[in-house]
Formats: sequence, C-alpha cells, structure tokens
Amino acid sequence: MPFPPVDEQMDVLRRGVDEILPEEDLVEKLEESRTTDTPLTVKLGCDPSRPDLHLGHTVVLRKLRQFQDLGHRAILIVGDFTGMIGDPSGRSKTRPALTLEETRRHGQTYYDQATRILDPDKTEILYNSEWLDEMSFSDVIELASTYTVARMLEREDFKNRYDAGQPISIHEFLYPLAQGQDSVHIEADVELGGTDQRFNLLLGRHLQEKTAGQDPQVCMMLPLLEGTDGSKKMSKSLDNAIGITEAPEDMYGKTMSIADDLIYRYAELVSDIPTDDLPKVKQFAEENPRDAKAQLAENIVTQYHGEDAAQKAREHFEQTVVQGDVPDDLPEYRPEAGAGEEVGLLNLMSGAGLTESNSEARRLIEQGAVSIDGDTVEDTGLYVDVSAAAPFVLQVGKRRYARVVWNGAE
RNA sequence: GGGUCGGUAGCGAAGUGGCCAAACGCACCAGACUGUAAAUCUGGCGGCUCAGCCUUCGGAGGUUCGAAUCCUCCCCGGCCCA
Repeated sequence: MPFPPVDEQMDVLRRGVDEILPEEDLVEKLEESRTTDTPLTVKLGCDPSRPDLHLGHTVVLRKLRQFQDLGHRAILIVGDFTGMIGDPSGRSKTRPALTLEETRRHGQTYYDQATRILDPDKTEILYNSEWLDEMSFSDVIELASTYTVARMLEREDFKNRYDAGQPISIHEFLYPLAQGQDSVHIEADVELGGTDQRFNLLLGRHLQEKTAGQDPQVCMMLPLLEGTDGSKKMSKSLDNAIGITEAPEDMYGKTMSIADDLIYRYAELVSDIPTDDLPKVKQFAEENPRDAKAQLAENIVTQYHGEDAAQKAREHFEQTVVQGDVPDDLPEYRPEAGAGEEVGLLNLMSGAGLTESNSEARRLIEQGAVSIDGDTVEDTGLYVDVSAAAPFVLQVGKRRYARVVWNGAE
C-alpha cells in the first residue's frame, strides 16, 4: 500500500491549516515515510472534561481523518490523567477534579463522537494516565528542570493572567509538560491542535529532543472556528456552538444563523465540499449568501445525520423560521385536569416546560410573546378549561411550542 | 508569618448605614424589523397567591429602629514584605 506522492499529500494536508511548524520538516517526514513505507504517527490530544463535541472540535478531527485516509497512523490521546487533576485554563476554578472513572467514561464518550469523523478501524486511543501516573516525583522534577519559569510565562494565557494579577497554580505549569510527555511517549511525528495550542505543541518538540533524543514532532495548527455569534471561538460555555450530536433541525438552524462572511470559513473547515470547489463556494457566498448558507447547512447536517434528515431539517427551517408557521411535530403536554376544570395559563406554561418560573411566564405574556393557536394572549391571569379547549398549540416566543392535550376524565 | 486590597446577580463591575432586588457593560429572553435563529432598535432579565409580599450582596455571629454598606471571627483570592 504505497503512500501517495508527497506533493499530493501536502495538498490535502494544507487545506484550512493555519500554520505548520516547520513545514519543511513535514515534507521531509512524508518523504521518509514514503521511502521506508512507514506511516507517520499523528497525535491529537483531547480533553475529556467536556465530552460534548461541536463543530469547532471537528476542524482538527477532520485533519486527523485526512492523515488516516493518506495511510498514516492516528493516535487519540485522552487526557484522563490531566483531567483528573483539574482544569488548566484557569477559567473554571470551581470545576471539580474528575475521578479516573469519570475521565475514562468521558474518554469513551469522546471517542464515540470522534469516530463519527475518524475512521474507527484506524484510530488508536490511549489514556495518558497509563504513563503519566507511573512517573515518580523525581521523574516529574527532572521533567520540570528542562524548562524555565520565564519560558512558561511566554505562554499568552499565563502571561495575561500573571500580568492581570490572577492566580496561577504551580500545577498548571505542569500541564504543558505533561502534554509534551505524551508526545515523547508515543514518539509522535506530528501533533495536531488549535492555534491556541501553539505553546504546548512546541513544548512537545522541546521535550522530545531534550529528554529523549527523538526527532521532534511537526506541529500543525488549525484555526479556531468562530461560533454562531460570529466573533468568539466556538465553545459550549459561550453558547455559540453547534454540537455534532444536536438534532438536525438545530444544526441546520444554527448554521443558518452564522454571519454571512463566515460561510467560506465553515465550508473550508467543516464541510465535505471538495477543495477544488471551494472557490466556487466563495463566489456563491458573495452573490447569494442565503442560498450558499443553506447549501452549507445541508452539507453539514448530512455529514452527521444523513441526507433525509438534512432535507427534513431544511423543510423545517423554511416552515418555522422563514414562514413563521408552527412546526409539524411538537412536544405534547397533558396537564392533569378534570372535565370542565380551569387551569391557570402560567401553570400550563411551566408545566409544559416552556418557562422556568411563573414570573418569567408573566413577563413573557406582558411582552406579547405567548399565544394560543396563534392568538396572542394578553391576560396574565388567564384560566383555561383544558377539557374544552384542548387540543391547542401553546407558543412562547418564536421557538418554544407545546401541543396541549386533554388527558381525558380524571 | 506580617502588611495591604478585595470577595455584589451567569460573567465583568458600581454601590460603602435607609430612596437597593441592587447602576452600567457582556451574555441571555421577548417584541419590531430581516433571506436568517445575523445586524439594528425597543423592552425584559431573583421568586411568589404581583399596584403587595418574600429571599439575596463569601460564611457565621454582633451593633442599629434600619446593614450589601459598621464591628468580631472564619473561609477564599490579588499584591508587597519576610
């Protein structure tokens, strides 16, 4: 099974990439791999603390898939050990350190989702606790001695926090080292990561050379995909993410809500559209952003849910968003009510899960956001005889619906 | 260990004895508008049996007619010194 020519491989691998450090090393490694008929070992580390994958994660997973398709070896390293200690980004200090069991479970979830993109037969999965947990304190000290505080503080994240007077725990300095140690352990040829991983990836190079005399890995950095808000990177906590396990309708709708000038970027990074067709997409996006986006949305939904679901999602979008109609399938709610019994609308709304509190329900009514079968409700104190009025459609805002059904005599 | 500053709603940040359910910004929700779940504008954004009432300002006590605001102790963090 010969590898494709290096030029061809590079053409595939360059798509969407932000930076390859150093690029000539990659070419060299590919050449050597081809002459010796040995696949490259490509590493991707993943953080099991947040196992819900979104399109942002898929940028780098897709790249890994490309390596697989070219015949190389993909290793997914689940950071179960690092996840056990806590969170390195310092953003959520309150996040409890996970137990080994939890990180394993999350790791499995991650793998299950990642293999929607990766080729499961060609994906090796390793847990870094396997080797990191075995290291003694003196091993760690030795590892730590190869790097300096000043260099650690070069990392933007650390520098910013240090300058802003925010706390940095000592163990956070150990994280990049641990990640680098992973590269040493598997003797990675290439490590993939987002552009925010630059420092950590480079540290892997450093450790491979300094502590193990290995040929240092090539660092390949991919852009951080902007979220649906159009500016900040996609992240679940910013609530601008499109999850890969989300319902087709949601995926479609969220994709339609991205900014027009992000269409090309999404097409390049998270669509199946062939590289040769990308220029056409770019032009299309400028001429007719609405349709270009619809095409993109369909492409994305198809990848995760298939063509039929994508079609349905498109129809659903047309119906509910473009035309403002009530969707066909909406959740049913059967309140407990006897014949002729009147139920407060506020209770109906929270009972149907449309609102979280009666105060919220009241506010929404006052704002004209609540309707019954399309008629806007104005009275916050409205009582409904469910047995007589049901079934009817209760709508809150644009996207919250329930079909209220009477459950018969009680 | 010492000094000093700080811990306020999802986040950031005002307020420093009554007019505080707590300014403002972000996020979020709704209405209008739109090809759009974008942008923009407007309103909302603790809870309740809602023109009133109840629970909130790191924690526990205390002073006071009355405290997020004053005092005591404790917990957590920044900075400086050792």
